[in-house]
Amino acid sequence: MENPLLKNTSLFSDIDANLLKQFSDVAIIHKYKKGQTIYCEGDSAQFFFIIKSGWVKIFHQTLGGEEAVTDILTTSHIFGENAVFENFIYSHSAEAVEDCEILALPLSLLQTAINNNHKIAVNMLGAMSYHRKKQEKEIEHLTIQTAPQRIGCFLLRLIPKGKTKNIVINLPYDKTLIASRLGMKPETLSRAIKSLTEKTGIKITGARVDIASIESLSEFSCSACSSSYPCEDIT
Amino acid sequence: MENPLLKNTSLFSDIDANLLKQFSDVAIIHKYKKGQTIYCEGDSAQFFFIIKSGWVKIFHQTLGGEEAVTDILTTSHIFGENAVFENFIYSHSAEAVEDCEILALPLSLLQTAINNNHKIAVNMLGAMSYHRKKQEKEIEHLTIQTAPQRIGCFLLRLIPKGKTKNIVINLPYDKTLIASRLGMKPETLSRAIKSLTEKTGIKITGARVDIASIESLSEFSCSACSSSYPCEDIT
DNA sequence: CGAGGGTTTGAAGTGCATCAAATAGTGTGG
DNA sequence: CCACACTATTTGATGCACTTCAAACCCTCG
Repeated sequence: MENPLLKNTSLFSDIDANLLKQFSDVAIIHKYKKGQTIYCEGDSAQFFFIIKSGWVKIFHQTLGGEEAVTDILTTSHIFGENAVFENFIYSHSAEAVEDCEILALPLSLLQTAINNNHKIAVNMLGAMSYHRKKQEKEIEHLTIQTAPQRIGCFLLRLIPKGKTKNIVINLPYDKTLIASRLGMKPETLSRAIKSLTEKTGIKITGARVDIASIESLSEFSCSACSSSYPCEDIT
Repeated sequence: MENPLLKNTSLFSDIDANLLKQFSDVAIIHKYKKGQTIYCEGDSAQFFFIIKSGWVKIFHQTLGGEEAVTDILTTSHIFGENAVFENFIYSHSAEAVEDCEILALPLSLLQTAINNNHKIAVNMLGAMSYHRKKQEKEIEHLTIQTAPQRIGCFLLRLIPKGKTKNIVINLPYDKTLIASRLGMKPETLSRAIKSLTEKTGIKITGARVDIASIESLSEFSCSACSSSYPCEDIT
């Protein structure tokens, strides 16, 4: 029954049916309410997760209560799997930012699979490499983009592939969360959006974003980046 | 002849001698002068590298000439290997920041090894995971640490394990480079060092750093971080 | 000694954060 | 369907951190 979700996860693509069954047999669907913690950094780890629906925030937290959001994930994304390499201790915290359905799978099974099944190991490598590239972009953005540029870049990555004119997109989650995702305060986000609309001709009303033409937006946002639009498949 | 260097690289640990020989047979030592480019982001990639001596800067560059340094590596570190998963195109630039001896190994051989040798794939996974954790810390630091805290954190990670009192360390490369490594300008580094010395009682004269006691330094630096000293094995 | 890069210092500007308050939006119970 | 409570978002005023530009200083090395 869970097969479709598993199958569509890159980690399990082209895996022999037998092994796939092992996973789906023990998979448990967890439901999380908005704001609920899935696990905390430092917790002993027994499961890794695949998101069926909803959004999940990955972050670090300081003693002072400050948060550094490193990623926000949705359907078919995997998280927590890294604990396999970290002595079964989660190296970050995860929280549902809206009601979620999440598949929990035992890490021990993943560990065995990685050690014994070459295809899984190779798939995992692909996933890790993807993640690494994404993180590297993240660091680049934090280092050299201004707040309005980071927003522009974020919007560009929400545009469906191929579209170039009269684009309408909906912000995927609330602005407070977008702000922390982009490493800024909500107030700064609000002001930076204003500045962005003035400089690039886009319109943002509530959660709706209108981009008449990508050009001026990408010119403004990507000038401070090592790659230009389209910024590859990094979401 | 190159065996010692290869053997000590985690990627090749516990690899069967035959495969190891395949690598060492085709390894070429390259020498780079200070400031010399090793490869550029976007270049077609034929080799990955292991550093024998010297320091290498990994970075992204914008059209405007701005640089985002994502890592600085030295002896026995690997770089460029990621291109195996990126269609054999380097996803960042690399430059020698001082005279270097670097082992170049063909990516094609690595690709074959990963696809056919399970142990290599698993080792690679370990390396990627380590890297991922390191990057995650990086993002956290950029997001929530102040400049003086980032310097303090950087210094703490230079302290040899186990040492706690009367520590003397030498800065590994020049301050301009440290600054870009920490995502700030040289002037800011200079001023932030001053503020750090005042607040934590450490002394920095030229490249020499004196830390009488780790305590006040780690208290000051790690208070804005999700983990406290010792910040694990992240270098 | 003198040239040139690395480093520090000073003065002024910019961007983002903070604190406080107003406004818009959303969901609830009546 | 409205009034209320609560949260999200915006706006304004002010402060701090880091940058920028410019100049001085320092160190090394020919």
